[in-house]
Amino acid sequence: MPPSSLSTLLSLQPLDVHKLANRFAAHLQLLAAALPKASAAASLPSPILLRLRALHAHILASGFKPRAHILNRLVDLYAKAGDLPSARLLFDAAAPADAAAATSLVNAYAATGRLPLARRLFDCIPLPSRDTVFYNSMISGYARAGDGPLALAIFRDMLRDDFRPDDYTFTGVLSAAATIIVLELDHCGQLHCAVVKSGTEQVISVSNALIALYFKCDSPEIAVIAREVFDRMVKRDELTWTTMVVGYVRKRDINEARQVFDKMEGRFDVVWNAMISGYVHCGLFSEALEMFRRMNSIGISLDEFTYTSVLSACANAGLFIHGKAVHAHIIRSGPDFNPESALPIENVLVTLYSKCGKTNVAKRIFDDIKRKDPVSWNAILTGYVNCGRIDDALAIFQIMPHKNELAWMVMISGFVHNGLAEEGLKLFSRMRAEGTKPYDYTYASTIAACGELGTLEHGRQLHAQLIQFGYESSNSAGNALLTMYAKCGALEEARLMFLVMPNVDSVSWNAMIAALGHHGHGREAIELFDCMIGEGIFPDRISFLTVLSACNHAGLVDEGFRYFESMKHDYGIIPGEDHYARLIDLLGRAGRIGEGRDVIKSMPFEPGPSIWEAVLSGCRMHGDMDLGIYAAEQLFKMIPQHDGTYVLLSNIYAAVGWWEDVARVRKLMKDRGVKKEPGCSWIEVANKVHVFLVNDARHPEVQEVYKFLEILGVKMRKLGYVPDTKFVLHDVDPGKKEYALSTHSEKLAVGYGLMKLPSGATVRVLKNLRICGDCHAAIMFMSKAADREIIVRDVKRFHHFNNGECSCGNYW
DNA sequence: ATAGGGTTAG
Repeated sequence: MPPSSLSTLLSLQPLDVHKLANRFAAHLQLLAAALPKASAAASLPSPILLRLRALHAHILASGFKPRAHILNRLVDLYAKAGDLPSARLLFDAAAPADAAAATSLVNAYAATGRLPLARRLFDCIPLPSRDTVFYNSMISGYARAGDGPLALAIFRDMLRDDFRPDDYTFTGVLSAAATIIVLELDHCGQLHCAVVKSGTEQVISVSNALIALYFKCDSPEIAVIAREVFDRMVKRDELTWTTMVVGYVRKRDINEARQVFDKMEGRFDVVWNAMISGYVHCGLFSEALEMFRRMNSIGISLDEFTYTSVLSACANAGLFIHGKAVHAHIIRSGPDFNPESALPIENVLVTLYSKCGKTNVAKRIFDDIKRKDPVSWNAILTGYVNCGRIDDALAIFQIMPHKNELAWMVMISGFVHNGLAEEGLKLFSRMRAEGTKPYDYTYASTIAACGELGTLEHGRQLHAQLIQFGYESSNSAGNALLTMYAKCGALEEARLMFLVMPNVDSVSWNAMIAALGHHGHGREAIELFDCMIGEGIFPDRISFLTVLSACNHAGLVDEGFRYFESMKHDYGIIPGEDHYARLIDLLGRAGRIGEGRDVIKSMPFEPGPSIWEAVLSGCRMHGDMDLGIYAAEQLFKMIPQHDGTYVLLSNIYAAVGWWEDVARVRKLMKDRGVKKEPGCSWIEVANKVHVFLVNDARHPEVQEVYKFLEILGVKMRKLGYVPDTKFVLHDVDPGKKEYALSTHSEKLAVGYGLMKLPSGATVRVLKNLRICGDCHAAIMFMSKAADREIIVRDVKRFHHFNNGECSCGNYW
């Protein structure tokens, strides 16, 4: 007897109690059916709640005493309709407590994220009133909230209290277990056993959850086990297939995912979205876009997940025009996303626009996001960091409401990779002080900072910490350590890293080759390069840059030439401007700048700044004035603010004693506002600039240093060190007998301390600096009489030494 | 009365 409408019910006179009870029950049933399936209380249509209240009022007015099942129904409906206070009032009024009503309330609390409230209610219900479903609701509540351990605790309580778990229990328990971060294969196996024993394995939802669980496990053999579960299933639904696709995508096995995808029928939007995001994660952006086109042409509905993945594909593949087209399409077709589901799209748009260099557009989109989440903040932070706008990045970082691990990492690596290594280290300490856990990549950045600063001891401490965190097999951390040790002059430790790293990738090979090159083992470096090729590792453009540098350090000009040719012919890598620049640098250092000229002529493009810089530096070494000045002019045209040009040019002038021209260059710098502190390339003594080069034998002071270096070389070789490069004498003040030398290796510096200059002036190592392997850092040697400020040049900045104090506070 | 899948920041 279906009731026709609420009005007929309300018109009934309260004569027949049974009839009335039936009508009430039927109406409640009708309301329940009208509720949407998902218990998303917030978005429920209020008409249902209004009708419910009207009905309830009528029940009360009729003076009819409803029995327990009607009351429970009401509790359930109020809970589902989002009126939890009413539900709770009714529930509390009824005695004894009813398991079904309690279940409804627990579910409603859990659905609105109020897990503690749900739990308190759960604990209040005495054992005799409980049933399996009651436990199930608490388990699934925790599972949905992502709290695996608490869900499993309830499961254990349930077994202890002698309740039999059913298929719903296991579905909940398995999905709860899947939220546990460090998931052991054993753990999955135990749960699997329990499922088999309970005889619920053939329930589709249980098997689905089991497959998803196995795929979330870190163990390598899981794909096979998940597949076995899948194969044993008698019946599968579309979720089974989807779970398989999603699982393989998780494991980055995109081919297997695709095979499952191709086999399944009735593919709906979720699978397509999973495939697209899978392709994006594997870097196969064109396949991702192809999927997008296909699903579009078949008429699968595009939702916010689709758009998010596709936009991410465009952003990562550099397909900015395509990305903007998709953005335009979203605006045009104007699907009405609620703010919550629009958020990921807006987030990825921030990334898209900052990646294509439109950081200001990205910022505007970011500003327009109403409820920003950590992803939004990190997206704009990363955008600023990547375009080098560190000040803006820092401003964002400081006002961010919730700084998670990633935010710290991005800000730290932003500092380090923009020449602010010390700031990076400081921020790292702050992060640790606040108890935030670093990623392995955070360590990589911080360790790189130590490499830049040459603070070996600090680097070693970080190495120890990193092992405590269990990151010793991380590739990014390992590569960073290798590079850091090499830059700090600890070549043996770098070698050790290379040997013990479980996975050596091309970055590791390149880093090790570079390390050997920097330490003067050019031959060994190119042997290692050949070894890498022998191991079947395909050298990339960075590998060739590295090996060219190694040849450069060791003066292996012909070998360098050979690698350059081999890169083009054997590996089909088109040399970039950077490769040409290294080649020219190599020729220049060997005094073959004329050949460098020919190389420039053979280039398929116009020479850019890096080429002219290499030419200029080659000319400085060997005093080709005309070409050097021409190169400097080109550089001035291209990048007038580039301080290095001025230094190099003035070095050329100084090499031939044209002090007026040196002064002219300095004045030019001042006029053009070039910010460069007068460093060790020149020092004013009695208003006169003196810059000498070791190669320039015309000056008697230089001759003396030459002799010194010769003797030093012999001594060093006896000690087992190999002086690898030409020494550049930065500064000689004949009056005061002060000498500043730049060299490559920390160990060489130790050797220097043992020496006396031929003239009798003593040389003292004020500080055994750990210098950077890029060989730009300088070690200062000076006579005991020296008392004025000394400036040591570092890779990225200058350090001022005065009265034994260094401006950065790190070295002394 | 209770359950299972997909998206974004490096």
